[in-house]
Amino acid sequence: MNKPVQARTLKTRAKLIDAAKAVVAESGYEALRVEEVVQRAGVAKGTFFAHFRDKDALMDQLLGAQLREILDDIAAGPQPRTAAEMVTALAPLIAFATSERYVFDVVIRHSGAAAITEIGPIALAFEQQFRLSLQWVTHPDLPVRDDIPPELLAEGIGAFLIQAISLAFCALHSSVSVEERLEPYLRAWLR
Amino acid sequence: MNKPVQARTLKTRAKLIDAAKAVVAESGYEALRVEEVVQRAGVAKGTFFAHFRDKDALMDQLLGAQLREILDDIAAGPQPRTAAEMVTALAPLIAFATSERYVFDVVIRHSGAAAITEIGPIALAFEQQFRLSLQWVTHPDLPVRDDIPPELLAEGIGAFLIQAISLAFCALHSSVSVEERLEPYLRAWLR
DNA sequence: ATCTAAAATTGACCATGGTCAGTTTAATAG
DNA sequence: CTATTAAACTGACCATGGTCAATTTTAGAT
Repeated sequence: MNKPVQARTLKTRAKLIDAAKAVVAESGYEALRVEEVVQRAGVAKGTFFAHFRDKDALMDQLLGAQLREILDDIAAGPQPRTAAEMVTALAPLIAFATSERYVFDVVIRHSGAAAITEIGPIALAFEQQFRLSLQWVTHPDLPVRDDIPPELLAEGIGAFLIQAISLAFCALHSSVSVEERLEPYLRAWLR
Repeated sequence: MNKPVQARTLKTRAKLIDAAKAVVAESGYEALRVEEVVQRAGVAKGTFFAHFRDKDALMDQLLGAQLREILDDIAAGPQPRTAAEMVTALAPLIAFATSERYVFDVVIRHSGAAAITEIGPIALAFEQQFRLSLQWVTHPDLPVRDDIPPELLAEGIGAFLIQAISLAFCALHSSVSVEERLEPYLRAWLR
């Protein structure tokens, strides 16, 4: 039933991930080149693609892990009691998602799982974000409208978050910060 | 002040666009190859990139034109009087945006203008969609909440539209159609 | 220890988007 | 008509993601 995975495999995979993280730390996500990663990891190019379906799959791992960390931090923080506090709590997530245009593109591309059997880290992070929003919205300290199911409310928060972030990359709407844009959305949505 | 654009230029550009449209008609957007386009247009590869910054810029033109047509059609239709009617009116837009995963990706990537001086067709289509929503929302036949500015209401419609479409590509949420998902969002948002 | 099959790895090779120095064509001046 | 200059065009070349038949390594059986 289980696949017999060799220790060698895990080691190679770790070398690739470590090399990739080093490249990202030095030059950012967009500048990452597969060739650079495999050279640092000391493996052949083909090995990379034996471990990751494509370059995007590596990005899924890297970005998903980062998102997970950020969300864990947010979840460990206090329960927001207003829309404004919710925006403040989400600030680290917004900062990361807007740090590079490329990051946002990749995140969007992986936000939905392509298939049930292969839910990637980024898709999981979106689920985590949804659950966190759901938790916030059902907490008594945050007064919200009660005429719609909390699940819908939580999904809406996600929709406005994406909207606010994507407008950050738009020259037409760059006069206000993402946070300033998100807050009125959430206030109106949560009523 | 004006740039002296030669008739030859327009002709070459038209040949490229026509060739691209033919390829898309035959095989879809994702299958489009620059090499194929230039061969059909009878020009060299370099010429393509003298006319379009990159392949994405061509896609911006093609998809933007298509979106504009669809939005013009929708605008020519009747004023929706309920959230359900609004979803019905938006159906052609949804159908196009979900026709290919690649289409959605490109549209998202161009949804915001990268710079004030170069607002592409897709960004314009988003503006058009916003204005149409604004028109709908300020029409007396559609009863909506009046505690928030109509501009915010219109932007929210856009946010939920994107959310519903992006969930269409998500295996985790594929049990319901985009329209079925969008309607409760809009009902709740418009109150 | 040796054999064997499966897993892991390799690197030459391919596909495709994108670049640019050099060439051709068109517009304008004299 | 010819010279001059700027615009348009060309295609060889590059950059980079991705493939795959061949090779090496590992785990397990005898």
